[in-house]
Amino acid sequence: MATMREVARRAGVSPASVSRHMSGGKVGGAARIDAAIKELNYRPNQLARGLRSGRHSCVGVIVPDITNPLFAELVDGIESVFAADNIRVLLANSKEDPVREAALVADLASRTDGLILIPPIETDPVLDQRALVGVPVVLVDRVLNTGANVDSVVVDNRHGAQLAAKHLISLGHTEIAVISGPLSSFPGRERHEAFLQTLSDFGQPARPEHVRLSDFRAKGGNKSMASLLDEQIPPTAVFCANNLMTIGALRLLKDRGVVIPDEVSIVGFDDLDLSELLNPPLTVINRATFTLGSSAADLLRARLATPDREQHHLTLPVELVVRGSTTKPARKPLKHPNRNSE
Amino acid sequence: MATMREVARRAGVSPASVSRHMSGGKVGGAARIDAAIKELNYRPNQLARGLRSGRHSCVGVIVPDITNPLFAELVDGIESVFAADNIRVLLANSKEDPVREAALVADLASRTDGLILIPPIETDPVLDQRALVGVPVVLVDRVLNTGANVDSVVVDNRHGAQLAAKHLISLGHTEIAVISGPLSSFPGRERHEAFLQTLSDFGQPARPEHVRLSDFRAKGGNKSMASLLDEQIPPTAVFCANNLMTIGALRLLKDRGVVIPDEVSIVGFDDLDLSELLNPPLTVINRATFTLGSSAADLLRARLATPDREQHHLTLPVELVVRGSTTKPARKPLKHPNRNSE
DNA sequence: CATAGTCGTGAAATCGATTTCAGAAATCGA
DNA sequence: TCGATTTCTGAAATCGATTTCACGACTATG
Repeated sequence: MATMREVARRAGVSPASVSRHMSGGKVGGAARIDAAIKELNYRPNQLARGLRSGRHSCVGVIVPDITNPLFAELVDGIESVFAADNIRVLLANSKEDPVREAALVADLASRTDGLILIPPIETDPVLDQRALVGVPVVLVDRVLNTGANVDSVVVDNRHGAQLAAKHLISLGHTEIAVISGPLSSFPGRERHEAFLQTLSDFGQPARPEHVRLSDFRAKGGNKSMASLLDEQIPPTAVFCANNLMTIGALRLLKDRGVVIPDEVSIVGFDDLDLSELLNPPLTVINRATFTLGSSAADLLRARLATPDREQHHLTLPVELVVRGSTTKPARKPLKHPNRNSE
Repeated sequence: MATMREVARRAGVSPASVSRHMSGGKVGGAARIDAAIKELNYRPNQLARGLRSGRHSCVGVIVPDITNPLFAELVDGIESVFAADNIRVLLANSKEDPVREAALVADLASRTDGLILIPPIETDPVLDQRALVGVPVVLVDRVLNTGANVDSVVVDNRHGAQLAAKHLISLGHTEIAVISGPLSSFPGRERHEAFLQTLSDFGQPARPEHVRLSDFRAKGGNKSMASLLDEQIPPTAVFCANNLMTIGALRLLKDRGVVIPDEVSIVGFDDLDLSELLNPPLTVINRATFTLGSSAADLLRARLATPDREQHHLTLPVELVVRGSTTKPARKPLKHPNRNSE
């Protein structure tokens, strides 16, 4: 690869002039420099440029699993924002492993100008010293109050869970179950608490045997749904707290030949890729995932421009999208001895 | 951020010793150096390291659209391979625009040690001088004979199309349609030609009005399927040459209330994310997408190790996955005047 | 016409880690 | 014990672009 020195020699100027010309300054032999650049097919070495200027022109993005369409769209949103600035995205995959994630954070911190992190489901609190890494960090789906230069973007998990609960109640369901994610995760906890709280608020606290704490994975959703169906009083409606568990649950229902929504209504959190092609199409709590990514990118961009700006924590709205997987319960509500509502 | 110089001073040795220690050499004050590194939270500056060593420890990956699950899985395969070497992936999105892709190639070429490219659908042949970029390139889904250091990985498109055609013929279909991608793209051309060829080989050349040249996008698949249904003799089976067009076609069929496979059988090329949850589950030509990515990564890795090795061109197998979207035709085959087969 | 101010220029310092080089110290064999 | 080899060490050169600095040339103004 040609270096700037060679370009300079060929154009009969100093390397400094070439540098100046390339960054928009006025220079005498501009035409000759351009010619030399073209002839030598010169491309500035980004390593050298970055070393001197102290900027990598790269941001790191760590996702738990890029094959999850949710994270793919998120990355798309992030990439779109930075593409405009000619800042590239370094993508890494934590594979849901907090230890691996910590190693990646350390590594990317010395290769990038800032990080956007989607923490794995099981986040090790000991590792939560991301503030120490020395580069700006934006967290998605998780807030962290410590650390001066850690911003965050989350969605309104509580409101989403509330919408789901209200929707099922308003349809007349009384046997409502929930498949929650791990309470150690921020979205898991928020959705779980808000859903149960809303049921209680409407005088229909969930039966303990209708509450499943699972793992935000398809297999977990599958098992949880199986065990719910096997309950003495199976639920007439189920809220699945994330997309993967919804998929798992749907698989089980299909395998067992359970008809949705006639036998059981389903509300998912986060839309599925082909949601509308499913039979029936799925009722979900939806969020603007692309916007979630672009918002995170905007926060990071702003902090790169103003490193000592104050911490920002964004909460994006969610909405209920009613499709075909929810309807009125077929069974009549049972009067159950240990239910004292109504 | 602490520099190596500071670590050296604190440990009472020279920077050279710190460098040697960190790359596994034997050094006197090893313990003191380790202590200093920990105390200062020292992380080597990758820009400086790369500048000196001439290696970026980064590879660039350009995909047309990361939200396409196919490409997400591909990226996953690539990332997995390089993660083992502590080489990171710089991800960029061409958004199906050849001009944008060319700009990205030029940019990434000076930030990475090598590129893996998934060319956009409409590839501008003028831009096909990727060999000039000066870094090793691996092409996915496309071969390029020029250029010394350009390897490639493709899947057996012709065999896949052949499998699809044979499957439909063996079910007894005689009115078989195809929705192909643009012939300017490599997979579009291969699948199109092989599908039609196979129909001919079995004495059932496709009616001209049953052949659609579309764009590999959902909208195109949608329109093509609409116009096929509107034909005087609608097909009893349709082969959709990629995942997005299949989605578009399925949407249309759902909108029009056409029952699959009773009224029309569908074979897709490339599996959909929730294929098995659809009703009916989709019959597809499937490929090992993760392997496609990891193979591309392996090729690049090998070339990075041996820059002047000979060009390699891999072709990966595909398989027919029969699910519920194909069955025998309901209608009897029409004897049609301009059909001379049988 | 003289002086202040602007502008363009190239030499050289700089960013931070690696690596070469030459010298010092330690180890070895005879 | 001495010379020869190996091992360790730090000073300095290096990677390639940017930026500071000082200087000369030019323009503008009174």
